[in-house]
Amino acid sequence: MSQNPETLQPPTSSTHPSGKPRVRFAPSPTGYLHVGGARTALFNWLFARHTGGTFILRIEDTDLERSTDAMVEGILQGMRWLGLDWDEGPFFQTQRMELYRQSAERLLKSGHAYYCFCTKDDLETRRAKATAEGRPPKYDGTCRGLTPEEAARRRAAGEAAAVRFAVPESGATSWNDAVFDKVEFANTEIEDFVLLRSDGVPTYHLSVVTDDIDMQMTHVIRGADHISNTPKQVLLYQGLGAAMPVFAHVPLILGPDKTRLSKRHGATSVISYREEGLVPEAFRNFLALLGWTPVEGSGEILGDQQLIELFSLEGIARADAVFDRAKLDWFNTEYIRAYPAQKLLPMVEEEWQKAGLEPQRRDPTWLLATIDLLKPRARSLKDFATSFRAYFTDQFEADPAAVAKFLKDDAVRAMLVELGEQYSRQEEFTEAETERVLRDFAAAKNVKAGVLINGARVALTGQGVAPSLFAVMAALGKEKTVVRLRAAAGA
RNA sequence: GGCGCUAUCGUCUAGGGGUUAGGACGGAAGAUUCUCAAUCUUCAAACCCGGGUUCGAUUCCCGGUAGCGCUACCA
Repeated sequence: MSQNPETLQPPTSSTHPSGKPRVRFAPSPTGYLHVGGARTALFNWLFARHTGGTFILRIEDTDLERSTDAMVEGILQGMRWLGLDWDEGPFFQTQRMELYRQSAERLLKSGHAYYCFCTKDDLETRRAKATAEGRPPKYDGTCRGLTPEEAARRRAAGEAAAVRFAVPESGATSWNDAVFDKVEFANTEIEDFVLLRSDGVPTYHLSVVTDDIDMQMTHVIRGADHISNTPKQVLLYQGLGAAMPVFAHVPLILGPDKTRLSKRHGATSVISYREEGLVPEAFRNFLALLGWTPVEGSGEILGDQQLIELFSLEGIARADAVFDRAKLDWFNTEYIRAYPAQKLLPMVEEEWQKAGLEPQRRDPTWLLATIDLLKPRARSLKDFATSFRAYFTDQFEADPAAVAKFLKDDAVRAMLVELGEQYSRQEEFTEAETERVLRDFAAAKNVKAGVLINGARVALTGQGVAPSLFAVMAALGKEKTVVRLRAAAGA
């Protein structure tokens, strides 16, 4: 009682006997992998990869009602898309139930826990009463004073009992957080939380701590929403006589309205970003910089290797961060632009496949060159199957706005048809030649070359925005150029 | 309500007892005239408030305010 709380703190084990850290990502399959979870996973992964440690995936499915196999699959899918490969697991808590019961047993034996016979209804009415009377709604300790004999008798009589942790009635519980420094809670603020439900299923705190001990975690990197849970878990480490890991709580990700990111804010599932044509590495880069800054300033475009190299817990911020979609899109354009066509090709092909687009030319040299031509203007991988369609297939529709802007004039359309005829007689179809022909033609017709160029761009690509027209012609080739120019008559 | 955490441009952030408070995204303006979602140039934009400590606080301390988190036999 009179002891300094500090001395009650179990020793911290920031290194495994192997000398290498062990960290985990432990999602609950009650929903898809969301942005916040993904960032937590990313930080753990970066930390493990930076330190040469081990990254473990553990599925916390002890909420039998809400956990589903579909969500497990969804989470795994999200992890794979993000490229966050794990070294051990996935472990499922539902397959480790015996272990949790054993630690509950130990806690019971050592007097750190007791049986509680209060029913859910009892608790609810008492909680409601307490709240109404302005008292804190924590467990009132009804069963805490029961003698072991009494408890045993009632259990033998068939009464259902949960197991609760007996929180010290005085003192304080604290830990040194790697992000928030020292955090301390008065023990009187912590209620006697449930370890084992009356049906024998463990609750979160018991299973987490038991697993983290059993799996020899050295660092627990998780969302700051767990800060208030941590004293309970510290108490559990003490009760179990185990060394504590280093806790690192990461600030939360907020929506643009500064409330916790949720479905209300649109896409929160990681997988929806794949569907939107995001490059995984761009997404990682963006996520990594939400709440973390490299200690050595080094720009913001940080690929996986640089992220791994630079990552450290010291750079984690304490304030919550707002998810900024515009910046995410910027990262995406930067990555698409910087990637060699060779690297982009499989991703682009995936988009084609999803869009049911069958490219009409398949020779790799041409494909690669065309991707290189287009990628500086791409914002999303999706663009290759949408606004860039016309480069790869004849099945495309012109953007009405572009037509209205550049192709509405009958005279221009007639001239484009005529120009097409000229090109059809053209032997040499290079960028320089096609440009010379167009400019000569414009001069002969006494119109500005730009008018023809803009019109031709829409006729050829269906878009008002495209690379240099003559590069487009070269990519399309003479035949398609001529056909589409002739078709301008009916545009 | 209680407890905990946090507070620098709109957003992500750097910085730190004396600075023109830096960068990035986004925004605005201009250049380019072969379009722009490309490129280049330029601009606007912040230390939550009040006390205290100090020669001097955006920085350190205290209080307030605000936001967020937790407050389950959810995780």
